[in-house]
Amino acid sequence: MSTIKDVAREAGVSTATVSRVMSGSGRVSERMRERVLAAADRLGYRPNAMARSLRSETTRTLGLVVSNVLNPFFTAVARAVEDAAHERGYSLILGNADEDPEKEELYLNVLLERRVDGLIVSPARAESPYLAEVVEEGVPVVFVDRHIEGIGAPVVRADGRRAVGELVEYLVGLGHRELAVISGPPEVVSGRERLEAFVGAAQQRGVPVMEERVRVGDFRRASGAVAMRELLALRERPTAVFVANNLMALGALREVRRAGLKVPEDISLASFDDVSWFELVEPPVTAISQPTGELGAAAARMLLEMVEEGRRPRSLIMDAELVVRDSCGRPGR
Amino acid sequence: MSTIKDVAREAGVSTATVSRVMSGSGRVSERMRERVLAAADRLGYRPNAMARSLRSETTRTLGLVVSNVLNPFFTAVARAVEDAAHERGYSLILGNADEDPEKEELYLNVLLERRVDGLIVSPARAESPYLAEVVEEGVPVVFVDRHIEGIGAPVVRADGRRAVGELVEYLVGLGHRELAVISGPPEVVSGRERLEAFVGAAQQRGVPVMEERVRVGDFRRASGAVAMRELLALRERPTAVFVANNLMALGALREVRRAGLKVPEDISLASFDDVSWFELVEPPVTAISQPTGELGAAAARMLLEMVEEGRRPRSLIMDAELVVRDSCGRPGR
DNA sequence: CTGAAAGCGCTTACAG
DNA sequence: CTGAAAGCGCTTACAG
Repeated sequence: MSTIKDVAREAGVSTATVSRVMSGSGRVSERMRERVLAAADRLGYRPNAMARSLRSETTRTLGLVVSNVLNPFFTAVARAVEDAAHERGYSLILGNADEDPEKEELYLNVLLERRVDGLIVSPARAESPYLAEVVEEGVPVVFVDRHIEGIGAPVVRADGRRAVGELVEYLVGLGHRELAVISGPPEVVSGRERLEAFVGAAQQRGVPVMEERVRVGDFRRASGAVAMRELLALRERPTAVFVANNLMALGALREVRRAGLKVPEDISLASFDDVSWFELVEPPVTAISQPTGELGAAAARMLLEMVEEGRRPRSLIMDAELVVRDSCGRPGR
Repeated sequence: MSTIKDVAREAGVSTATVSRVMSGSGRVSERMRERVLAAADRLGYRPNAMARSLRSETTRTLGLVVSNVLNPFFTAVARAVEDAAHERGYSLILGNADEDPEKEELYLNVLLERRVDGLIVSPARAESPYLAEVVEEGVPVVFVDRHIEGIGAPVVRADGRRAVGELVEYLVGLGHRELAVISGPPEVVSGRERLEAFVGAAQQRGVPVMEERVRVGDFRRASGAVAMRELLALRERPTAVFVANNLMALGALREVRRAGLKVPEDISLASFDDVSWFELVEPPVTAISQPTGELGAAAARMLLEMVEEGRRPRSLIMDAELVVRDSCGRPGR
């Protein structure tokens, strides 16, 4: 692989000139430019980004650590972040924490050792001394979807509380009194928020959720299935279940089917996180929809603002929306 | 951010010793080790990966360029590659070409400038002079899912031809004579292969696919919807449609529903690429399933073999499997 | 086992 | 506009 020296020799100029041509910075005569470009082309020169970054102290790279790539919510966010980054000439390194705080820390470390210019994180837990330190050090960080209280980094997320309240109202309106929830981990902000919003709204409307009808999953598919199995085994089976994300809803839906039951005749179900196939399922699934693309794009925009202008933008809380389809009906019994 | 020099000073040793301790290579006395570690810890030292790579000429990083992150097939592959890489101490930079050859080239270039140790690519098109050059230069490359003929890099993929043949047999057995296909781009190997396998098998069984019933999509959702709309508008509507990937199947299924038609009563449908929600749709979708996890893991394994041992492993072709569910029935008319 | 020093491939003041 | 040279933060033969 040829280096800047080879190009300089081939073109009969100094490495400084080659550098100026390649980076497009600094004044270079048209004649030199052409000579350098021709030489670089002849040699198949590809600048070494690491050498460049080492010297210039910037990598034009952003890091994104996502809780779970298999979750379509996060792939959509990642996609949006990537687009926004690309548009501004940044590339994106994606890390998948897989809902595991240790893996998350490992990835953060890898990204930081690579000296990414900034970091977008959707933390696996509600606490992270490591992340706190990183922000403390001055690394530009923005949280997306989930955040950690007490860490001074802006957040971009959808607040689902209003929509969850609306869902509860809708369910109660249909006649449901026996509510259940398959929650995400309470150690995760979004997990706790959705759980509390649901339980709180139910309480407020006079249909408190019995403790045994609150099942805690881990936002992954299998846990949704397990939780649903347990709910179906209850002596007093709930008439409606709220599932806190799309992956768990997939598991739960499967479990209902496996038990030979029907939605919504035997049990109503609604999910947080709308995904494209929800409308194809029979019956189409009622869900709370988040503006995924906007979340990702806003996170990228905010991070670049921090990186390039040294500003600290304000957090951005968007709204989520209840999309009523056919998976909730009147309770049968 | 502190450097190796700061740590050396703090510990009262040379930078060489710090380097040896941090990298775990070379003999260092226990006493030194502890002093260095303590100093590094006190300073919150984080080695600069770029400086390290610049010197050591290895990044312990792999690049993966995928045709479309929004396709669950590829996220599953990416996930498997990442796991395998991680296990061996490598990290992964993911690039999303978005089925666009230009974006693909841009990403390859970014990864190469970052001097990744090797590359896994699922190319957007059947040709790529750029990739040919890269392989020529000696960069370790393995193709996954799709490959480019004439480029001397090993491939890991599932050959769907047998399963597609089986599907045709199954459809013909159900009584279908009016077959249609929503194909991927013929410029993409997997697109062409699936199309040819389907058309060929149909021909062989005496039920040739009429030309107007061959619709070419781009493997993305919207194109599946458009193609299905066209098929449904045909004077002689087909009785069964084979869709060449899951994203287009999603679009096609939606379109059938929007037209107020029922699967399989009005039209039968089968898809390439099994995805988790296919069994939840009404009716559950008959599909051809690929061993996604194995594909990704094998690709990573092979690439590491090339990177670490300088060997050139043989291509690996796995089998795909027809999973019969309920989306194909006897033709009604 | 430990250190002094060269060098990886760039960029960037500093001169001219 | 152009070049010589220093230096980014590491690693790695080479001595001792």
